[in-house]
Amino acid sequence: MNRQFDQIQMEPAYRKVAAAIGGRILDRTLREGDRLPPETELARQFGVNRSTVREALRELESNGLVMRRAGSKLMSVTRPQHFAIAGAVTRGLVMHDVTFREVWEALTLLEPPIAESAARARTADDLAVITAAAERFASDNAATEKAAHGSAEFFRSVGAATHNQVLMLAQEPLLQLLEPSLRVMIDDVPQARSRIITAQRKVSEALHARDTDGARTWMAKHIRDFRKGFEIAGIDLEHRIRVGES
Amino acid sequence: MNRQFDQIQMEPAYRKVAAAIGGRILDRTLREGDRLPPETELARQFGVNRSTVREALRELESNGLVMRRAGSKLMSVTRPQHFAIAGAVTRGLVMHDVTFREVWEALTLLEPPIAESAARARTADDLAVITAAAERFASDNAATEKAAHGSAEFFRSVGAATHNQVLMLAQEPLLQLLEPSLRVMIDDVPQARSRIITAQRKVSEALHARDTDGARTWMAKHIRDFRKGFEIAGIDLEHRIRVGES
DNA sequence: GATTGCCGGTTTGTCCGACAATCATACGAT
DNA sequence: ATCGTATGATTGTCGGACAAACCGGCAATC
Repeated sequence: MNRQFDQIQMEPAYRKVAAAIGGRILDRTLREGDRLPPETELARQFGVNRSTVREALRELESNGLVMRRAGSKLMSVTRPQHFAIAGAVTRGLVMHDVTFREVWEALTLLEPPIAESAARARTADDLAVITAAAERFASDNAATEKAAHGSAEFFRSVGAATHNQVLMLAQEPLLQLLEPSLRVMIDDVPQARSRIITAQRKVSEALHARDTDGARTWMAKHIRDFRKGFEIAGIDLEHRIRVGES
Repeated sequence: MNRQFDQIQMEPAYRKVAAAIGGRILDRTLREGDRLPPETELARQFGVNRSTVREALRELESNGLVMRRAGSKLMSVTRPQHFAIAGAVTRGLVMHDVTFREVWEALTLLEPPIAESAARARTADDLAVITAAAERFASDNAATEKAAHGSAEFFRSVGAATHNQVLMLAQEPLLQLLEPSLRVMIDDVPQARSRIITAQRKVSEALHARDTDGARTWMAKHIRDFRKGFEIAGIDLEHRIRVGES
């Protein structure tokens, strides 16, 4: 007799409306690209005020289920973009005081198998994208800003080669969290760039040769290098990651 | 001269307000548990109408950055709950027509290293939770509903033992997507339960002994078993996962 | 023929004012 | 000390309003 009654909770109308529309999107009654009726019409159909509909739309919008296509007024149904979803995850992790160590450890676990899987599933097109990303990093000696981004892009291109959306999406928040610390590291550790270039080349070659073992081990080495770089740069691994306003 | 001008984009006021409040939360000016001022006060401070503030609040709310504590009117700042964040990811993946195969493959890559890491990092408390989850699954021969949930709970408890929030959060969407198919599988494959029980026990024992290899390999076996189960149950691995309205 | 200017109808973004229901709190009665 | 009540604050929802932006079509112009 711990608790006799369940807590009774009222759901405000705006959430019911959001759930109703969201449900239709999830079950594909509303398909991607379909345009939602105007707000006044929705208000009429649901029998609520337009303000209520608008609150519901904001909820759907920030869930990425609907968005306004550029230069159009009507909301249209969209599949949430990977980047946006991962952004929410990233925010969540930041709020939970995630540390560099946790991110690095997750990369250690996740990236080598991803590389291995990519070695199996990659197509010629994937390979082109991957090598292009590696070459861009190698040739672009410009701002560290760009270098950090370029490194993350390499991981993304490898992830894409797995043709597995779940993996790509699992990987994305890690990359978003990695980038800021990478900026500091690349700046403070002179040999970082060349080591990254080497690792990227080795991984690319392994993927080219469909060498699963090579891809996995070089990727593992690549990630281990990051840690060394962090230590050399004097970045405290237990430090909480902050976000630098994007 | 591909494009001379960047697209100029207007940001509506409700999004600016949301960004302003959200920024304060992310940079910890507003801490968890802090209560937001009432809507009228926010409207006054930002110089906008209360309706506009409300739309902004809906956005923050569905991002999990603020919520109303039970039986309170004022919004308070919260860290997004893992389950909620993962829910958004799950929705996103469903919208992207993710297949059973992709989920299973991701589990294959992710779970064994998680088990290995758990074998290293687990505390006595973690172990208690894990074995409790395993025992609950073994003794609870009730509805398949519960069994599927119990299996997912086992993975969660192992994930928690890594003490790595990034891993837990990466794992969560997989479990949410796994559950529905697990329900079907456990129903249709008679030997599924006993095989799951065995695998859970073996993994638990390995974690107990801090046997990293054992934990990894048994977890890998556990996941491979799922695939066999799916095949026996005649579940098409390439089938898109749908969500059964929660 | 293609571009430009203009027009009316829609739709959104934002505002204002309003009210019932709920919550917080203090105060007084038992 | 517990309970009921009054009072004020706050939210959820409503109705109505208006400017700005978008859409489609049509006429005028080069």
